Amino acid sequence: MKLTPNELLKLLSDPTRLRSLMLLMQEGELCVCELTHALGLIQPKISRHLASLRDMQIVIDQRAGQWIYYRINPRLPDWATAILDATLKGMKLEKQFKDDLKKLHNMPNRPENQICA
Amino acid sequence: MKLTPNELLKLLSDPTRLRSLMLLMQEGELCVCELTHALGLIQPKISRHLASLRDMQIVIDQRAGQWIYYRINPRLPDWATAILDATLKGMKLEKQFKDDLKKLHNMPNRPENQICA
DNA sequence: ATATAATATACGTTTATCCGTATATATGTC
DNA sequence: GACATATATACGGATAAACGTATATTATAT
Repeated sequence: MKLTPNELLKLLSDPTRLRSLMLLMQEGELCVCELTHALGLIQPKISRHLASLRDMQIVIDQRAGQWIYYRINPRLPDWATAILDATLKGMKLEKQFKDDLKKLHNMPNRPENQICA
Repeated sequence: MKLTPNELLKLLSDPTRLRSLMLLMQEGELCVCELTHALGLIQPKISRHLASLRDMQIVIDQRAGQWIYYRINPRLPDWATAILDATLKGMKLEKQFKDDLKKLHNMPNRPENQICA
């Protein structure tokens, strides 16, 4: 199962997937409800896009109780990581990305994510 | 007119645009008939996709007689150049990209492109 | 002026993608 | 077991992207 640049770029071309991935890049690990809150979108939409990212092994998931945490697959090919890094650099200039981050950090009742402890 | 990561990634998500851009990255400057030959696609398809890249200022064009040469816009933001560089690294591993390059170099009656001389 | 070659665009159709709603599954709580 | 919460998936409809064909435009050659 080999990832091609075209496949990765196609996944990055949708704004919901892009914003989700960039938050994961920035924050390391997030559950569906955190992404739903940060992006201000409905849950099935987030889940559907995360599923397509998971199917292509761009992200991996891990259950913790009732929550499912997603993060960037740490075993991506170098060129793919380089694309994601460069994309994050560009996204950091965007108002929407800054707003997404703010909304995430201001989220009430945020499930404390101590998985990696 | 500010380019966003989402806009660039959307343009990169189509295989025809991606292959064309990667050949331009590799070769510097190519006319429509060279791209048409290298990719093995019909001319209106190539022209249409180049037009969308030109509209977003990812590429710039320059007429030379009956030919119109395209190249990557040298004034792209740093993050965009970094995305393109990383993508090229990934594409160099793909058989199709190697084949595209071969077909380009084996093209008969290739218009000699001495614009930059 | 006509003919040929390179490129661009317009038009209608097909195809792919995305969406919201409804529902299913899994976990945790009482 | 009954209920609440988090997440996933199925389905049909809407939207957007890409397509092939036909045609227009621009340059070159005779």
